[in-house]
Amino acid sequence: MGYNFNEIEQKWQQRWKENKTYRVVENVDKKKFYVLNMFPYPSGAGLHVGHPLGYIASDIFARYKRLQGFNVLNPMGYDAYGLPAEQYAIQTGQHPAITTEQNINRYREQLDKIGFCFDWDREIRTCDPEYYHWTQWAFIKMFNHYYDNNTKCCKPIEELIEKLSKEGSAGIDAACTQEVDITAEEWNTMSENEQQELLMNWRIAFLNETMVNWCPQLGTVLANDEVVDGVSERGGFPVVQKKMKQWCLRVSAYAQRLLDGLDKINWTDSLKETQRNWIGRSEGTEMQFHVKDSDVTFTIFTTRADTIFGVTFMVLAPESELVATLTTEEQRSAVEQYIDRTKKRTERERIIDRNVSGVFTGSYAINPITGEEIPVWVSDYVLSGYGTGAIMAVPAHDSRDYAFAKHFGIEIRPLIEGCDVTDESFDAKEGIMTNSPTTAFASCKLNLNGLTVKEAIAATKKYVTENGLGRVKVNYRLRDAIFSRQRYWGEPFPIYYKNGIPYPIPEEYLPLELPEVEKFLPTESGEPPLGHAKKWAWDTKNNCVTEKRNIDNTTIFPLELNTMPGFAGSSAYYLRYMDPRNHQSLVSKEADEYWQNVDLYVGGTEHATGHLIYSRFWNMFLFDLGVSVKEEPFQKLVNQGMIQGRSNFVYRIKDTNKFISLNLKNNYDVTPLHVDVNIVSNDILDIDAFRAWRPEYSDAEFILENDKYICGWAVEKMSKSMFNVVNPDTIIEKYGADTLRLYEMFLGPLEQSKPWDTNGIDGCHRFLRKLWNMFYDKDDNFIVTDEEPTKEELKSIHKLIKKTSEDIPVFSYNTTVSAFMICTNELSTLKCNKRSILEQFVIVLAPFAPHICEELWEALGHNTSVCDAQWPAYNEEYLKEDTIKYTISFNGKARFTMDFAADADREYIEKSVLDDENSKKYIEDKPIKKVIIVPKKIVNIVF
RNA sequence: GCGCCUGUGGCGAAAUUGGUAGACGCGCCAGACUUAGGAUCUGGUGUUGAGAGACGUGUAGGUUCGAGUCCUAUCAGGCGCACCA
Repeated sequence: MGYNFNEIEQKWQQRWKENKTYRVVENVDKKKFYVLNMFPYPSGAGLHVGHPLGYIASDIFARYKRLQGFNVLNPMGYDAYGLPAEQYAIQTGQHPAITTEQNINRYREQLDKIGFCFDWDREIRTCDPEYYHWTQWAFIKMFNHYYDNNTKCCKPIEELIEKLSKEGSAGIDAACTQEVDITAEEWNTMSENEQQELLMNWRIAFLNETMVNWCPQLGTVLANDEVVDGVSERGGFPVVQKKMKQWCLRVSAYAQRLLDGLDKINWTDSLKETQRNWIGRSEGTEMQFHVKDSDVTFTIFTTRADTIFGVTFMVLAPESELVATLTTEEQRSAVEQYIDRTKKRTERERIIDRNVSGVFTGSYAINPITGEEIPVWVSDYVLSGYGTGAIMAVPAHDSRDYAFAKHFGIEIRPLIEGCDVTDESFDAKEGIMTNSPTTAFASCKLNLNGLTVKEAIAATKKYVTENGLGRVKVNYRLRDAIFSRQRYWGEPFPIYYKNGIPYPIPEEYLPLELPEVEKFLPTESGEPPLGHAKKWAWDTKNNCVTEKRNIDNTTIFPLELNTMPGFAGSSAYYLRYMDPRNHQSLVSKEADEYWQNVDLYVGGTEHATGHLIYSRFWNMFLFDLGVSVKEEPFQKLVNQGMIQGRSNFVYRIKDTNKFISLNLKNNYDVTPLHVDVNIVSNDILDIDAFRAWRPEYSDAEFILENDKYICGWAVEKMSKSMFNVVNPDTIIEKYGADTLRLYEMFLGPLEQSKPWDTNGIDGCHRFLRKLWNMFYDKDDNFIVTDEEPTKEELKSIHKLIKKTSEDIPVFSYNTTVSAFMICTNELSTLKCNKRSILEQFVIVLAPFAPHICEELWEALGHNTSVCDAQWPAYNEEYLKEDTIKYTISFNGKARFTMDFAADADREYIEKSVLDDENSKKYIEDKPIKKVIIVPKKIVNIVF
């Protein structure tokens, strides 16, 4: 009979479920530990072998922490809103809720088979009204707050209203869409509508007319991180720029805090770097330029204020509002033509076509320092969304400006000693400044000659600030998140419109549930799918949803038709897990104070600039409100690598139905064909299964080598079309979940991407069988005895305890698995069947292979779960060696070894080595310079 | 272009503050046991050489008694950002 993994695993999964072994409750007497996985989007394809990698890793950690006496929260749920379910609904009419439910059930079934210690009582789904209640609630809070730059904290919008009514915009330093300058009087005389529109300028969740990434095929806008290379991340459809009124979240207000927070958390440097890149802080100077013969001024942003004397033209972004004001009559048609052309191009075309283009506006700006007249151009190499949408161009020291100047024949004026700008610009921020126009312009009192670039920047900044020409400014690349999606399957906005002005529905009437619709497509008039909903109006009198035909715009108003994007539901889910069934609040104060934040977060790098920015922002906002006690939600983050597919090939001889084995194929003209990896084992094809795989292969013939058909292989993405998708269920059936868990960890370092390759799985399975055989003999007799363990046995087990205790905390799981194998080999060589040894082995193995450990734990006579055991401590005494092998080296070259007693002192060792016959051979009569003794390792004699 | 990471046997990979490579597993070779099997067990396995030995961590230098590990340059692969002023 032996190790019957199927029976054992079913038995224990059943018991865990019945006994709620993994239920966790807050307990202030116990230290907490919060482990979290990025929750999955339940796709129709089910799990493949790559998905559980991170779950297994975190499961091991959670179990380890539990054995150490921590109260471990390890929840799981589903990111259930998303495009695939909706696309499927559009095609088939099947309600996304139904397909989502089916997919979730399938996921759950697969997850259960792997034996995770999730507390399923805390399961959440983002599409559950109980859950999105709090997504909507947070949105309303964002709508009702603004970000105060002075206190670096969000404040209720009422405080802003009060300031505006008392002192106007003068006393306000707040994150905003546009700088506004109004007096209290002006504010107070504004109509309600005007005031509401103006407040959008500061709200953290606000409505704004912006250029968005519009994807016509998906019929929705997308966030910047959902667009890759100018096409949609999902589906790969083209994306165009379009101006639309959209809900946005003022993420940019938190840019500096998002940047600073990175220093406080334990993430990999590369991930932090990616986020720093995405936030894109850049320190520079804003300068005002007057337009010649006009009272118009405009502002530019530069990081190279020192190059002010090298400005030979200005450039405006085509989308800039200044273009219209600065364009002269003569240039109007040319400019309009140019802008028209730019508008028509998609983001992708703009990326691909980097030819220099632009047009002169006809206007001149005045250099604020020299008084020089500078032509103002329009070009699409300047972006409207960054800085002020206008630049001062310094062709000598910026490659883009250089290309533009060369193309249009504009002067290039070098400012750094010895730089050569005949073929390219000198972009480096180094060198000594020269060519400051000390005499040419009478008004100029700034002289940068002789300064380094760094000094020159500082000097110019100082000059500009002191003379009121501009100010020092920090810019961020991070843009506000566009928060509207023209889709059905997402959280509805708790917003209704009165006179075209949005108002939140009162918090106590949340959640605003997603209505039923007939069709999931946009309406004929181009409204989002919610336009089809009959019952989609807000009754302000009775505070309830009512039919659209009742809209009277006095007490009953239309509701928002857009829904929230995917990241809405995933931005605060970790808080909800702390207290998932709370009807009064997102999370109770007690639960939040107990669990604090996530101690270990495991997930893929693909969320580096999306989810991980948004949820940090979201959490900081909730922190400001006092809802979350920690500013950073995820203390430690581990990125598991991707598991790639390992495809197998068969080689068909052209125009035949004959297949030739890998190493014989060179003499034939063959076509490699993907073959389902599930009918290949160790690259050997199961010929019968192949014949049965597809009808056209039923009479296939084979040319074998050594009576086997050997397949070729390649590492590719795991996908259905390459027939390399491996379902964990298949592996579990054949080897058991414990083997799968061990093998996934044994595959290599957790963070590294690696191909799935079952060639080594037998080794892991064999290890478990060897372990089993230490407990049971061939006839299934339990052979464990109560004898006292020997010194060697103790040493072996304590070595293992030490290794696991040190390696698990640093996620060095692959070496931990090796340590298990080594220890098993040692113990079985020693024929060890001592209870006290095996008991400790079972405990330290339990996080990796929980099922077999439960079974063996029970066999050892325990009637509690191995989860409630105590992680053993190792004793250094047992690890001590009696004798220690020293390597004897001469001038660094190792020659031979000598054994010494463990407590031998340096003097004795040195003397013994020098007196040794072998040593004398190498030393001969050479004078010895010194003898280096590395404790327990090396004696090196230098001469 | 900028930033980050990685290069070690036939393969996946180990290797404390620099301490004298290749743990563990796969594969391969040999042997044992077998009512032949893709089972189990034992031993071997970096390259080269009969051998002592020599050579070996992408390449070339450097620091050191000693370098996979540190420094400089360079090549290759991967990831992120990318007209960000």
